[in-house]
Amino acid sequence: MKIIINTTLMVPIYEQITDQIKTLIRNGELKENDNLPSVRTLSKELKISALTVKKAYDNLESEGFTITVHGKGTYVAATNAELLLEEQKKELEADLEQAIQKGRRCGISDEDIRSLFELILEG
Amino acid sequence: MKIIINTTLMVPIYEQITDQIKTLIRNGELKENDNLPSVRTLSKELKISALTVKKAYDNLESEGFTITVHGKGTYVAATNAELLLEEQKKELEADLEQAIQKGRRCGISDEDIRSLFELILEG
Amino acid sequence: MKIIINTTLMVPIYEQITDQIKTLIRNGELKENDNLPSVRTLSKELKISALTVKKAYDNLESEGFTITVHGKGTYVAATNAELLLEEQKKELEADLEQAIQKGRRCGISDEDIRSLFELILEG
Amino acid sequence: MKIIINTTLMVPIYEQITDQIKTLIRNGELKENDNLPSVRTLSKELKISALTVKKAYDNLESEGFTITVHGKGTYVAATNAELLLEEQKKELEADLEQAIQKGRRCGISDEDIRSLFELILEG
DNA sequence: GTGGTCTAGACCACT
DNA sequence: GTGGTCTAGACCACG
Repeated sequence: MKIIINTTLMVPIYEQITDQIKTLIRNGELKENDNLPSVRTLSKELKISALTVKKAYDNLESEGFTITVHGKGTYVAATNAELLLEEQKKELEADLEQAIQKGRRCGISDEDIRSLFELILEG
Repeated sequence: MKIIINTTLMVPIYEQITDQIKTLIRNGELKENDNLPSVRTLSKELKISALTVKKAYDNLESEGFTITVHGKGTYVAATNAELLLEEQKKELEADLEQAIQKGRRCGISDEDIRSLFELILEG
Repeated sequence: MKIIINTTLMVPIYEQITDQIKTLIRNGELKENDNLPSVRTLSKELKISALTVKKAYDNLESEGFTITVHGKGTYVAATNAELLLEEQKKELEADLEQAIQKGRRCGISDEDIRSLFELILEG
Repeated sequence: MKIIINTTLMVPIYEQITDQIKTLIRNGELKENDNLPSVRTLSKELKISALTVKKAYDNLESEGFTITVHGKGTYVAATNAELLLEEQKKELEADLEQAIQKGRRCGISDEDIRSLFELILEG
C-alpha cells in the first residue's frame, strides 16, 4: 500500500493518510476485508509517530470505512463506492467554494476567477 | 471603512481583515497616506480582540501595504494597484490549484471538477 | 465543574470525562454556550495529560455535544436533553445485556439473575 | 466438550472459554480428574489462536479449577459446585452493580433501570 | 504480533 | 491565553 506524506503541506498528516486510504478503497485497490498495515508497521514505513497513524485509522473507523479488531488488526469495511465518491465531491466543493469566496472578497471578478480555474485545469 | 467579519467561515479573522483592506487599497477606497482606524477602534467596531486586528495590521505592514508610525497610527503606503491585483490572483491561483489537485488525488474527473466549480460560481 | 477520575476502573479516563460532561449537560448544570474549562486547565486540575482531556473533548464534539473554536475554547452546543437521555439509556441497556448474557453463559437461571438485580437495586 | 465462541460479543474470547468451562465443571459435565482437551486440539476445534486457549487454561489454573501437569495435560481439580456457583454469582453481581451505578450516575431513575432490565431479560 | 491508553513535552496557528 | 498537531516511548489487553 502506497501512502505519500507531504510534511510541507498545511494538511495534517493523519488527514493525508485518511484521504489516501479512502481513495484506495474507492478505487478498489483496497477491498472489503483487506487488512490495512498495522499501526506500527505503517508508522515505521512513513517514519512518523504511531499515534498519528492511529488517529488516521480511528477517523476511518468512526466514518465507517474500516473495522478494527482488538489484537488482530484493521480491516476494510463493506463499502459503497458511490457514497464515498459523493462524500469526496462534497469535500472538493467546500474547498472550491472557499477559494471562490476568497477571490470575491479580494474583488476579483467571477470572469477572472473562471479564467484562472480553466488555466490551471487545462495546464 | 467597512470590514465584514464572518466567523462561520474557516478563514482566520485576521486574514479576512487583511484581504479586505488590500482590496480597499486596490480599489482606491484607501489611498496613499490614508490613516487606517486604530487597532482599538477597529477591534471595538468589529467586536473582536485587539490582538487580532494588530496581527492583521502587522501582516499588512510586513507585506509593504502599510506603514506604522509609533504613537501616531497606521498609514497606507505607496502602492501599485496593478501589482496588488496580480498578487491576489496568485493567491487565488494557489488555492484553486490545491483544491484541484486534491480532487484529482481522490480520482475525481476534471469534468466533474469543472461541473462543481461552475455550479458554485453560478450558484 | 466537578469531574471525578477513577484510575482503578477499567474505563478509559477520556470516557469517564465524556460521560460525566454529557451528564452535566443533560442535567442542565452545563448550558448552551457555557465554556468548558480549557484542555490545559482541566488536565492540570485532574492531574492527567492534556492529550487525554483533548481526546475527551474531541469525542464530545464529534458526537455534537460541544463546539470548539480554535484559539477561543470549547462551548456547549445546543442540546436536546431528550435525545441525550435516550442515548445514555442505550448505553445502560448494552451494559445490562452484557451482564445478563454472561450470567446465562454461567448457567445462572433468569430467576436468580433477577433476584440479584433487585437485591442490588433495592440495596 | 462443547464450547461456543461468539466473536461479535465484546467479551474476550478467553473469558468466554473460562466461563463455559467453569459452568461445565459446576454442572458436573466435567468431573474431578477429567482431562481437558489439549490447548492445540481446542484451538483447532474453535479455530482460534492456541495462545488464546492457553490464556483461558492459565486463568482456570490460577483460580484453582484445573491442574496442569507438564507434558501430560490439564485436569479438573477437586471442586465444590456450591462454592463455584456462589463465585459466579458474585461476578454477575459485580457486573450488574457497575451497570446500575453507571445508570444512576447518568441520572437515570431506578424505575427506568428496572424497566430496561426486565425488557432485556424477557426479550 | 496486534490495537488501546496515557504521558510529557514540543511547536504551530488563532484570538 | 486558546486549541491543533506531532513525537517517542511507555504499559496494558487481546490473540
